[in-house]
Amino acid sequence: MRETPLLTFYELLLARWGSQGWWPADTPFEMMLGAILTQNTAWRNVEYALDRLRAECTLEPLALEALPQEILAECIRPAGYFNQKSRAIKEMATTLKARFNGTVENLFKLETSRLRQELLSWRGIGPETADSILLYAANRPVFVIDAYTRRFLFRHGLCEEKTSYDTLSALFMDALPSDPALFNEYHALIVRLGKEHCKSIPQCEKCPLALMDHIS
DNA sequence: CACCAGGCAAGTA
DNA sequence: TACTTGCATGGT
Repeated sequence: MRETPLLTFYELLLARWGSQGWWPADTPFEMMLGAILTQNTAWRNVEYALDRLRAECTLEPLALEALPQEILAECIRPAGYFNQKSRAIKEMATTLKARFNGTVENLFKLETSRLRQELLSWRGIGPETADSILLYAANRPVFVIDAYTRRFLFRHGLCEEKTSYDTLSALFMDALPSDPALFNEYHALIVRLGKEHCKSIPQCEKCPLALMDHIS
């Protein structure tokens, strides 16, 4: 493991706020739905969408496969981009039915890098959504990079503004023990830190200095 | 009123 | 490969 402050930052964050209880979902499939719905969208709106969808049908692959996309789109409207997201969800359900006997369990029999490739081949699933699913639904040791994480690294001088996704992911993976539970908490803690202390790049009124200055 | 929120795909050069 | 644009709602 390389020498970086990343492990120390994690220990400080965990000591300050404790376990964040991510991901907020009852099943792996529901987690996958949330991962698509929350793309560039506030989590509150995802909760509205999931509640409306739950009122329409059970949150299982075969139930959604059988639900007309127009109905699905109407249910998830509060989460925004509802045409694109309903298409992504429908295709996910169709693929699970056609190639994985309709269960996430069979999908998750794939080895991690194979599973990542598989998810990335699905419409509407890019690097962050794929890695979120790998970590929070399949419990694989993969670090998720999102807008908060980029901000966190940049403000601590650990990356440039345009450093690639895979480079940032490797930064964490090389600096930390390969532990899904640790990656899970760390990412959730970074999001909490970002939500509570900073809103914009590269600086904001609330946190003119590095993010960690607020809790160290 | 403008801006943002746990991104992605498709088009262009 | 590297940029740009469209997608869409609800909160502040």
